[in-house]
Amino acid sequence: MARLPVYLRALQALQDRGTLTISSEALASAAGVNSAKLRKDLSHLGSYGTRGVGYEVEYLVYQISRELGLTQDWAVAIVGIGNLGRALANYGGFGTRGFRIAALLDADPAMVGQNVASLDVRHIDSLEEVVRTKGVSIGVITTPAAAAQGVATRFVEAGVASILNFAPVVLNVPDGVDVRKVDLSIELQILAFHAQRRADGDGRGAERAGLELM
Amino acid sequence: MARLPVYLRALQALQDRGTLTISSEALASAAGVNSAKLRKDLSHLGSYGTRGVGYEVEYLVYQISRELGLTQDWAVAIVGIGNLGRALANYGGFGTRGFRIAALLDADPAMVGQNVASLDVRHIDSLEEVVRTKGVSIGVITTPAAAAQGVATRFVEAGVASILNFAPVVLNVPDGVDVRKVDLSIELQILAFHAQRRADGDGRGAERAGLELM
DNA sequence: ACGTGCTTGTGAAAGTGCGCACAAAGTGGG
DNA sequence: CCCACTTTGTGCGCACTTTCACAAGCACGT
Repeated sequence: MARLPVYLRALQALQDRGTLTISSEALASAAGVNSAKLRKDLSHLGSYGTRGVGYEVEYLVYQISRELGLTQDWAVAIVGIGNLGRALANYGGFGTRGFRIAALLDADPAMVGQNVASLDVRHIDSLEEVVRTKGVSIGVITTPAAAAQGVATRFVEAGVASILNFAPVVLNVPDGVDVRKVDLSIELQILAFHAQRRADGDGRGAERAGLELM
Repeated sequence: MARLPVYLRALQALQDRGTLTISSEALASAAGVNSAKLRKDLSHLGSYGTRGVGYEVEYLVYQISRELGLTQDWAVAIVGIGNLGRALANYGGFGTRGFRIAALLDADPAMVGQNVASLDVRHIDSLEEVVRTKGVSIGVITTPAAAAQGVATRFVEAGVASILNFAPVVLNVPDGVDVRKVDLSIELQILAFHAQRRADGDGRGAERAGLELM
């Protein structure tokens, strides 16, 4: 399920606060979901809560981490060391959660050899070698749109079956390869869409309010 | 619909290539969706295709832009000028799509006054004033998790009803306020989850293959 | 030992989204 | 003018998700 990471984060926050046990109701509210949904999700992964009490926070953290595969560590390669690539490389939140930035790659010769986040940027041509020697299993693409498909194909051919794509294009990959897309412009556009609907709705709302008075 | 921005991008790429008209089948494949779904989405916004021909690219671009509210421009404020905030401020892709970065805010006095992406970073205390004077209607939060809720509340009280949150917390906001969340760790965790299932599945797949032979 | 009060786990209902498949509609050739 | 071909718009069934509601189970006080 795509909701497990959200639960995990809420649980870790609770753990930091010293909470030992939590009810589905409270956890659901912290994670922003319905409590029945949360219980079904947890029961689905064979979890054990205690009726009348709730779930033991520590045990649940461990179970979810295991289910998500966070007990092993994953080597990540970032291709495209522009603003966003650099920001990701410097973001500390990954290391503590089982993800290790193993390599930074870029096509620009001027960028190659620079030291970013304690790693030397290497040239894109060594992608295959880096994937092999560092055991990379997750690829992150932060290149311009035009370069993204080529990088994705090389990742796939090198054996990387999990790709996180920040470039604004739809990647074409074979079955069995998992691509997730994060597109900042699209997020803003969706917000704008709802904002406009809200604005339109206000107008219509006033009319409706008027009608309701009759 | 959350898919309109994807269609729009595919259409703009087609427009750049000089394509005048396109069938639902071709556009659907470019956007990575089913053609019936695409037609239903487009018909839902009252769009006009021509049977036997397809859709006129330019007209469709205009219609979708209008529906998304991209014909007006939206002032965006970014709070939290760390790695990610800086990367977003410097990302050029927004301006061309109706979004204008109107202000950068940070709580760190050492950061205030610095020039980032041709804007002076201002102190978070002037949030309300900035929202008012610059007409900010979309807020972007790239602060640490602990600060995010406070910033969100101030945005809402200042009248900003659209928030894009990069901090790894669930924001609590009143009804009517629209929050979208982008969480990079969660994306990686979901990839890891599928990668692990793939790995487990390979093992089980072999066993199943064995059973199927009996 | 027993009843009371919570909380989990889950069956069943309601809701949502997706995609097939086909009728309606337009184009172009003869 | 008519016919064959292409492509849109959409009714319908299917599968999946979400939510409600409640029985089963556990802890704790008496």
